[in-house]
Amino acid sequence: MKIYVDIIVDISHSSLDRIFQYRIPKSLMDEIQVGMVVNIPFGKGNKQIKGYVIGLSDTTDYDVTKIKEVISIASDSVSIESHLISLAAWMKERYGCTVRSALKVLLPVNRKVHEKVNKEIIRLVDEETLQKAIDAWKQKKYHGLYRAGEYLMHHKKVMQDQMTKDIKVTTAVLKNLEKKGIVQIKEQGIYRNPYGIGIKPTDKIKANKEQQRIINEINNHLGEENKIFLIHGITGSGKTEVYMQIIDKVISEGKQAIVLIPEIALTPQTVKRFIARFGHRVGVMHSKLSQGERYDQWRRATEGDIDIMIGPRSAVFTPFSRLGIVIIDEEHEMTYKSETSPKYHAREVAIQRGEMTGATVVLGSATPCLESYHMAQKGHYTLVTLKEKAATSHSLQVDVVDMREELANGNKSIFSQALKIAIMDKLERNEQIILFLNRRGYARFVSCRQCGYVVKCDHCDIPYTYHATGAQLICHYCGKTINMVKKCPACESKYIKQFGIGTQQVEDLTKREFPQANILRMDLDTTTKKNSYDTILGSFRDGKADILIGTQMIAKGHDFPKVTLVGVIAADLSLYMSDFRASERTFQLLTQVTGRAGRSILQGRAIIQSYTPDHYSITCAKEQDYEGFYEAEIMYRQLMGYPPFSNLLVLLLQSKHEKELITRSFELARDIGLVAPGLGIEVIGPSPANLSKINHTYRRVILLKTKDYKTLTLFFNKYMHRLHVKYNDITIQWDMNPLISY
DNA sequence: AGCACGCCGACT
DNA sequence: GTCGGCGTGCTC
Repeated sequence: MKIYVDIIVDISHSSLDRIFQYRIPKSLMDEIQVGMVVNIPFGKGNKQIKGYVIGLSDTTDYDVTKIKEVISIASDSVSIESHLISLAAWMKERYGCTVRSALKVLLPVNRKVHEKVNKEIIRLVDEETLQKAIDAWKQKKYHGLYRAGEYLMHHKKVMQDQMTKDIKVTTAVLKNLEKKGIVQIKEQGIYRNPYGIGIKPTDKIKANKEQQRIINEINNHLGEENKIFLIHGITGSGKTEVYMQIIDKVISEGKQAIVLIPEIALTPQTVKRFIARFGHRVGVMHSKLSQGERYDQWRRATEGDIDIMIGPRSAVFTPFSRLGIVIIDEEHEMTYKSETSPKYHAREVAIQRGEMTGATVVLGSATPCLESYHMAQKGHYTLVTLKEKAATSHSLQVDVVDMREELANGNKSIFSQALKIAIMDKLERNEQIILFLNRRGYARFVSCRQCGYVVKCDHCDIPYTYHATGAQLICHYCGKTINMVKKCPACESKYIKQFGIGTQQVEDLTKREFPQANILRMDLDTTTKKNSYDTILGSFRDGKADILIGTQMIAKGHDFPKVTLVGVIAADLSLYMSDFRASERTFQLLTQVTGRAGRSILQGRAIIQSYTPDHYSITCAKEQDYEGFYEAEIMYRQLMGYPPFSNLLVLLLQSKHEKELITRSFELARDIGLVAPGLGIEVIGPSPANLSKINHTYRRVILLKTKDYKTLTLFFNKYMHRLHVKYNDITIQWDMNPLISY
């Protein structure tokens, strides 16, 4: 029986930013719900204030005699805050986080701290009058008033927090001054708006037929319940224009729009285009904004000063009270899933907000995430397709080079003959080249250079991961371990080894092979410094280098009009990471990176080097055939029971003590195994994590797999919660449907 | 934040 | 004694 409510009080102060519990009166027992706003007595004077219900419980740790009762439900105020708090409650259920951590993301700005900052002290009296008062206070030894008076002699106007900090007076003193009529305490509301300056406004572009068809279709269904669209539009088909014209309609109906983009730094053009079109009605969220700037954006949104918010995943929480649409551009991007707790996915949150508010959700991508496309195939989302290129960009010729043949022909270099010749050719013509190597992830796979065979676990169809310690091959899905093979199990060649080439090595080899070329490298190692990202991109675009070598960082966003050749050094690198999404990632990456060569008025060319040129990720990328890729991949997923045909919950166990961790993780897996199968949950593992040891901390994972997501959350909320109490020197983290492998 | 409590010095 | 100022601690 839930007889207590967990409440966050509506008082703006950080020291009150925690849970208070109240008793539920019998009369409200059936009515009270999470997300509601209630009236409660608070403090010594039992002052009646508002509180947000964030949870219900049957027990309390607090002194029962001191718990007060809820007065009533403040039903009239269905505020945006109450909506966001129900959203936080939903996140708790869905991701197994605490409501408090969800609220922290929802209200990222400590609104409490900032409201205090916004109070301004203004002196009302002249210096002569003040001096007289000061003399009197000095005589009476009123230290606080005296200090404040002296301070105000040379400060006509000052922010409250500044003043209290400077002379160590409490607000009681300031209030006293206000009562005496010496100062006025004024709420301040200055917005720091760092955007929209110096950008020329642009008009609507006339949409082409195909764009217009989609705009009409979506506009006709705006406001319908649970309406989710998936726009599958190839690169350059003008998705942004479609978004903007839909937003036009949304705004004309008095509603508001959220536009999510993977990362501001990668898509500055998109942001600029929105500002140019919608001007000061656009707010921009940005990870590099200061706390204050972030707060201003947040407040502009609550107060209805803006109609559109554009930003990364956290912008999905924009507190619009008349939300009409959420658009997620490049919806397949991994950045939409938070890597820290709460590990929410912005797409899922957007859909949930849509359900709660009736807002339409529009997903857009050239290479939709498999789960999304599957939802569209099943009719849960409405699929619309953009196949025409809007701009005047030329076609792209993609070739695949079989690196096994290169080896057979005696070429042991990382460059195939075809790529070498193409690079030489472009260098002579003074055109630019991008060389791409996806070096992401730490694990390496083991492959035969003669026949292309990749050593995989026979239980999971996942490539083994090479562990240097002890030269072992370990499957990160089930934990099976074998010794490193000495020769290829398929063709008995001794040219079998772990692959682990990085961009740095590519840079060295390129310099050696093409000494005349100017080379830039862009990856995590070269972009740690502030602005180095823009510097590298800028100088490459200005033609200060011939070749840009990089990781997936260079695959997205930017246009390089002079690039006519893209070389993919080893397409297989991302194909055989220990992750069932490897094929999808590879296809997406190849599509994106080869697309960089298709933005020029000159004929573009891409060369993909691969040891497995017949893999559908590579052949479909060559043909630029998403549907073909989808058909092949979805069959594989179904066969193996991977998402979208199942849901996964990863339990990550970490400890400094390896032995303890191993015994405990087996124990835990066994315990779960006693209950889970009865609910249709499969338990896999424990096995060493992909990163099995970081900073002296050992990591193991247990995987729970089930068809129905609800079973997973139900099980989780009932059973898993008690976990951290159980083992004290082991921390347990979990991730619902992770996008990364642990 | 905002309230009560209690200590401190000044003043009737 | 009493009164105002003001630092401190607490709020289910």
